[in-house]
Amino acid sequence: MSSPRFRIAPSPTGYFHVGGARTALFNWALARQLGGTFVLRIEDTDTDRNRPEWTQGIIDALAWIGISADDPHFEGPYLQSDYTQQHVAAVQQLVDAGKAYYCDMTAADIEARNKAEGSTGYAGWSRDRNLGPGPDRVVRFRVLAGTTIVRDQVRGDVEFDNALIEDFVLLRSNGAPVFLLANVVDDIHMRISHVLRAEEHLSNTPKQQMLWEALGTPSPVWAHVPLLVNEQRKKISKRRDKVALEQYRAEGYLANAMVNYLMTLGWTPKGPEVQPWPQIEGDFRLEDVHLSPAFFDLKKLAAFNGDYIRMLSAHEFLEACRPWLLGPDAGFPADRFDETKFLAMAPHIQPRCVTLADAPGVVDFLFLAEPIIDQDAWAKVFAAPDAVAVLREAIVAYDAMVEWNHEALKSTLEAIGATHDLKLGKTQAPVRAAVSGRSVGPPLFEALEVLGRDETLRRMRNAEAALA
RNA sequence: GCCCCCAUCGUCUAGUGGCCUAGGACACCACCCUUUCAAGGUGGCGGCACGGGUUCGAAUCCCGUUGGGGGUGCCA
Repeated sequence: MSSPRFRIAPSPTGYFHVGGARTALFNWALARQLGGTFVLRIEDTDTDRNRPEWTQGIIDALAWIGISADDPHFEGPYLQSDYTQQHVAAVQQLVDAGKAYYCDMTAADIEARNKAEGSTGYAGWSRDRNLGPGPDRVVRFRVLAGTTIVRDQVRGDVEFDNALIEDFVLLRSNGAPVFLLANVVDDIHMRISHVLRAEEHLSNTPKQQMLWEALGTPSPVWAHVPLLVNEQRKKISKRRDKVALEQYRAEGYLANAMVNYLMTLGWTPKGPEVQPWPQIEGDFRLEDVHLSPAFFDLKKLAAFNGDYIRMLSAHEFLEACRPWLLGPDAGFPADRFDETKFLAMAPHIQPRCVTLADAPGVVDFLFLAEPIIDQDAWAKVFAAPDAVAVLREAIVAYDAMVEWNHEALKSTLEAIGATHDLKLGKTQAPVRAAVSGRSVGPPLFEALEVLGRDETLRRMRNAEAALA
């Protein structure tokens, strides 16, 4: 038996959808695990909506989540529009075999006839009229009586009564094949063995299965995975929801976190849900895929992201954050950024970030020429009875310190606090406000060590002067 | 309307007839730790939609109801 061939068939009509990413990941895991192939086919036949530039966007998005076009399991991308001849030929084959026929009824004709007969839908009215090709004529598939059983690897056998499926259009009156047909013909030509896609396609699967059979090929293994839904329990869509993978990337989500989270939607890893991809790839089984829709929960995604950020080494964290650190929204000039200082602070920054975009804001005061004063925090801190006195004494003591390191900075301030009967929590507040302009931030003494004696004292003296 | 799918804490889920007084994770709350804020630790809150069966025994099997979703195009 030849190796399995999977595929995803996105249309280039916008940014790559997280739901599409999840489906791609499921296919990818199986293709790699089983030594099979993952085919990317761009379904670009809707000329009104598709835009060529989105194709590269899809490839980039896939690469981001680890589905690399350089991997030997990857094949494509193919463009559906390159195969129009084959689609048309397949339709002709069906017409020649009497499995499809021409019909000249327009939507208005159909509506009128239904109105007259009190019926709905299209009841195969042109089946036996033996119409040939001609302007404004479509080709419809002749749906045979009986039942069609879709053997789905996730849902089991699903039975459809053919009588309820009307003779659907294969070729539009303008000569263009419809999605259903093109999709099947391409799958056949690309020797796809497993069609794993979202559940929204389940209802149309009997039509596709009939097409596979009519075209003389046994249908593939079907597998319909549950939909991703929003808080309203409707499938997430571009219109209503934040679905662009690229957007999450731009907001500072880690690819590994996104991948891991996506894999928990519709499937459960063995053991802890935070799992490295190789483990997931090895454990993933179609039989274990769930049946009910999953809510795409931003809060849970954020939790995964925080976990993955904390797992990064300092250097990895720096590299991951670089675009935000040196970008226009960093909050400080790029030329004032100092890698060494950032690296030293990294272990203290990581647990304070949900996304990579949070990083600059945690340490911006280290790279700013002057701290930005949060007036409310400042007022509150220096309203405390001994705050100003502590600041003054700290300036003197810090100026006299021999070794400038966080242990010494801490014990020195602790000693000052003791003379005022203050705990360290209270004692550090004025120093933090003076140096960072805020009342919250990363551990103070570590930050002061990194900031350096001169700059620390300069800021403390400035604050003292401002308070005078 | 018709067809199809689905149904365990707010959410993601474990659970495949007795191990379930239903387990975990996120969120939330409390406490601990503590140098602020986080992170971390401990604990708490909270669920088998409903009604019938089947069975010695049902979250687990069957039927129905209800609820939710998807499909039903000369969109993909």
